[in-house]
Amino acid sequence: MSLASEGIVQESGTAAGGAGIAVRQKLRIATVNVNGIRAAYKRGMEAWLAERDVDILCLQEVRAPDAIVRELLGDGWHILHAEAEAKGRAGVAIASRTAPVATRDHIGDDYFVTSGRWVEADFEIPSDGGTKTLTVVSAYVHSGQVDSPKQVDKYRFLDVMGNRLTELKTTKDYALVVGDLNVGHTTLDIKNWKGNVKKSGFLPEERAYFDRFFGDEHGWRDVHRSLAGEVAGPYTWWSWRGQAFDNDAGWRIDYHMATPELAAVASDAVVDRAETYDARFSDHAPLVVDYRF
Amino acid sequence: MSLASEGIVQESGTAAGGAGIAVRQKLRIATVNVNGIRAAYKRGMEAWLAERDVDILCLQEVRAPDAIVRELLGDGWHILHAEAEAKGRAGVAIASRTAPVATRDHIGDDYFVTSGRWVEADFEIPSDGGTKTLTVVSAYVHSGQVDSPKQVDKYRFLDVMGNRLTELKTTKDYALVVGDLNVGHTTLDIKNWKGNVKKSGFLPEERAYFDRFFGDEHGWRDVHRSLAGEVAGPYTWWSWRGQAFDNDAGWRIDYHMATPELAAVASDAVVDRAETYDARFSDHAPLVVDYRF
DNA sequence: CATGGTAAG
DNA sequence: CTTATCATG
Repeated sequence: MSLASEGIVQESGTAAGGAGIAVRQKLRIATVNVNGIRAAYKRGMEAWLAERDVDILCLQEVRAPDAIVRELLGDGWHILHAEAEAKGRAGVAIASRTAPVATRDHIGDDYFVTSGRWVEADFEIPSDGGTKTLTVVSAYVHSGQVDSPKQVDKYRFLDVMGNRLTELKTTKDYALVVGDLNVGHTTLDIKNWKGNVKKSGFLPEERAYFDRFFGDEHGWRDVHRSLAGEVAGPYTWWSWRGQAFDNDAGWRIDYHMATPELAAVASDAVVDRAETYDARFSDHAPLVVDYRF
Repeated sequence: MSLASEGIVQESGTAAGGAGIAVRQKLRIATVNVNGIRAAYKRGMEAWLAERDVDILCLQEVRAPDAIVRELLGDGWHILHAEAEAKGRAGVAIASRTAPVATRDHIGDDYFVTSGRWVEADFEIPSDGGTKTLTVVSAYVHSGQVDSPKQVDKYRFLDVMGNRLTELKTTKDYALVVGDLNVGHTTLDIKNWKGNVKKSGFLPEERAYFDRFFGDEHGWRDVHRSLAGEVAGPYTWWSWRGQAFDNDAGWRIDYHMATPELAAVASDAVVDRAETYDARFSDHAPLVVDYRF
């Protein structure tokens, strides 16, 4: 079934909102690195989700078998879950209130097939009487470590991701890549950026990928930055260590990357920093954006 | 320094207790498998120890590096600690208020040298103007599993232990072997013994070792059983699973094994089943006995 | 400083 | 069902 047929919220263009005069429909898309969905549920993720009325939920670091993910999320979701081959590691998912019309569970030809770091789901969006395709990706880039094989894998993944970004942008009506990309793009994205210029996550070579992704070469849009403006933060990840969270000594490494046509209909980007919710259920905060078609 | 010179509790034989007329001294010896001393301290072991006024504390399954054991127990103890070679595994210790005059950290020639399952400490006991030697052993027998190499190791350990029991009994004035011996001797020692006759811990072949240890062949005494009488229990271990503790579905696998001369001065054997204390800090309960010289 | 898997109990 | 360690984040 398509989004159009399964009850996407219809908003009216006027106050009265007469029946059938639907003008725009809102699609709320959230991404969050849950750092183990079992731990996240123990810490109150369910309450957050119940309150937030999300249409498409993108998860990273699920770190649980598929059966457990389905049991925890409960009924009412179409769940696409790419587990990592290594048990308890990585794992990305897209849970949607309506069924995707197509799905893909990896990028690249071979190396990243079982890494649990990339899933794609295509949704049908009603448009002027017809439909358009929205591709949503839940991505989890390697965390990296300077002078280690992890860093080599990270660059290799970013290379393959760049290729896929080009394909998505040229073949899909709307495309959105969300997730934990494990790189801060600019000095606005890390509270203590000066102390991290030689650390994986803020290396010049890593940041250059994002210059290309968000620059003329690829032409994607950084939705959260566009809506938040050129200010420091808001961050999406804080170390568990010390008082990083209380001091807001964070990193913005979770993104909504949208093609321009999609970015144009984005609004209300919010980092759910768990002050309005009961608990901090992960070291990452959810990043929630509404798209109106 | 010997016990005699470091302030063992002197008890008087009469109500008045005139100075210098010390008749008997009490030595309180406790054994407990702590199942990780760090976890035990988090669960309230310190409160138990503070309340119990123990002179010699024998520990099994310490499962922590020596520095941590010393930090947790704090000042005022002489600590003898045999770590296992494998980190976080086994480990036995004897903590005493007075210093031992000699110590040994294993049994056998080679195989069990780094297993962290046997420590011996010799203490001097004043006796008729002179001194006698009390050897205290903290022992941790393998837990075993039928048809596995663990069971082979368990029998091998019990064999070597039997040899050492003979040596101790013939060479020491008083000898006491305490600890988690991981075998229930008789049907009184396991609540559900019928369901466990084929399980490691209550195998006929294992029980036969204890028939010999406590029979004419070795001639040791089961202090706790002697004082408790021929009744079911009291048990010293309960599985964490289910309601085993609440239902008192336990095993008596922790012992005070004493040479006859020592057993003759034993009194007040108590299993600290954690109803009188704040918390159950281990799956084993401490077994505390007073010896009066 | 947290996650889950693991071996061991 | 709990322990500590491990690799990973």
